[in-house]
Amino acid sequence: MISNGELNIPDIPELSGTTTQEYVYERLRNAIMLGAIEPGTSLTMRGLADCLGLSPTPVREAVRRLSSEHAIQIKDNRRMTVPLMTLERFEELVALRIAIEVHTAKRALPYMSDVIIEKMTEMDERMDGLIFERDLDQLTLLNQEFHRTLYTVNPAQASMPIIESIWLQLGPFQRQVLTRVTEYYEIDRHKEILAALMTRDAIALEDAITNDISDGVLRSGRHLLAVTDVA
Amino acid sequence: MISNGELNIPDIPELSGTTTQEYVYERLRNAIMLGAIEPGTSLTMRGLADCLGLSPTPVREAVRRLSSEHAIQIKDNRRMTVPLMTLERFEELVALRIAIEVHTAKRALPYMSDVIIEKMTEMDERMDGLIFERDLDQLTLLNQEFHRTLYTVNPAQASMPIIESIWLQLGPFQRQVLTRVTEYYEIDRHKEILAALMTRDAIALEDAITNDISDGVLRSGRHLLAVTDVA
DNA sequence: TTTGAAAATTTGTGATATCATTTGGATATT
DNA sequence: AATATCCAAATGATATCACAAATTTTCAAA
Repeated sequence: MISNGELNIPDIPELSGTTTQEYVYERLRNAIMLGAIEPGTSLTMRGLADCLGLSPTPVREAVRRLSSEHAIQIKDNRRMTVPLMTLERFEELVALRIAIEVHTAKRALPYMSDVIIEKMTEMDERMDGLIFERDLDQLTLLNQEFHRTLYTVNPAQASMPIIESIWLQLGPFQRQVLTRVTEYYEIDRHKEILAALMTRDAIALEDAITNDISDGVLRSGRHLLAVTDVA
Repeated sequence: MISNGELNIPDIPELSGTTTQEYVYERLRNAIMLGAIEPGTSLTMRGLADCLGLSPTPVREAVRRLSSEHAIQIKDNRRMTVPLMTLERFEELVALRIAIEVHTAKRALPYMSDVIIEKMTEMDERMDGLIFERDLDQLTLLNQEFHRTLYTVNPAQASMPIIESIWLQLGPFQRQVLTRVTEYYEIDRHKEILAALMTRDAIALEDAITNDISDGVLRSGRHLLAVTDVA
């Protein structure tokens, strides 16, 4: 009798010491980010609850949080979906990503240390390996980790949650791009970012971040959206 | 037996056709934004539910959403509060506000029309009246309406929810500033914003927005935080 | 008066029950 | 065959219930 029979939500390690609601939130968030829930699919509270083997209560709270972050769209009445991407929304989100991430990177620069640069360099090398193996899930997560490490060296920073929220909105679509476009990670802008960090060069950092985001998603995303109307 | 006996949450018109959860969300949000809930006060789910005459369920969902937006802080165990402001967090939030609002204003500029400018001019005049009457609540709301009108002329814009979230985080503290600082709205930067819009001058708009936010909160906020440690 | 431990109360969380609304399909009508 | 209508099943929303964890209160000992 379960309606969402074909729904496949990847399991994640159950974080001990937290609530069920938190676990559902993380798991759904992960599923959306990695594109495991096809945008446009109808979701129901009870369907999700059945699918996860839980009561509707914690599911409802998690879904509400995700809809607050625009990761799930609650239609006029009843039904919910992961929102489809449009060309206009895509352009806005990417431009916003650039604006906020450049701003945050610049504010992080004074707190940058050689230890952190070393850590980020290691991540970049690990990513080269993942590109070779074409492990898209791990690549996405490590790419985020790379950026997150940079932005959070500023201990008072307040923009990380906002950046995460934009990543989440771009996530499902970006995943569709990744699976369709092969030459995606050809140009490695992370090396440019690292170089700018080493020389503590704010202007170069701004360019590197902008290029990283533009080359990474923007071009391929535009192309995909130009061909298929919505994706 | 009600614990939060002294809690005073201003009523708002009950939006018909929506859920109880949505009503609680809007009402708590409004209370936080207008500083009706003193930052640092302990809140409980059941206390709020009793206070509003509702069951804990819809209150829980509303509070969860607000905590997702960092308007309510859920402590390690049990208790919740509206977070206190620190100088560092304040500087970060204001800088972020400037970055995002300047970005959004620039993206709105191509969609600007004389009709909208006329509407914003009217708002500005109404604000002059409110300054004279010292009606801080209405002034805050109308000031937000003024900015919101500007940013949302871009129909595809994706940053408004983020801006609202930052306003919400600054709201309780800004209210404390307003009640302590008298000469607050002395310099009217809105006229500058309107002038920049009329001439479609992106550079002037950037300056005007930056000055509006800086003069508005930044200076007074810094002063208050420099005197009292936390507020 | 201060301190500390145990009991009593309060609280957060999640499951269940209930009710109005909506959906989806079966049947009837054109 | 296409369309309209009605009814059963499913769904969302909220209140209530149950339980464990944590807090507060009580009260005796120092």
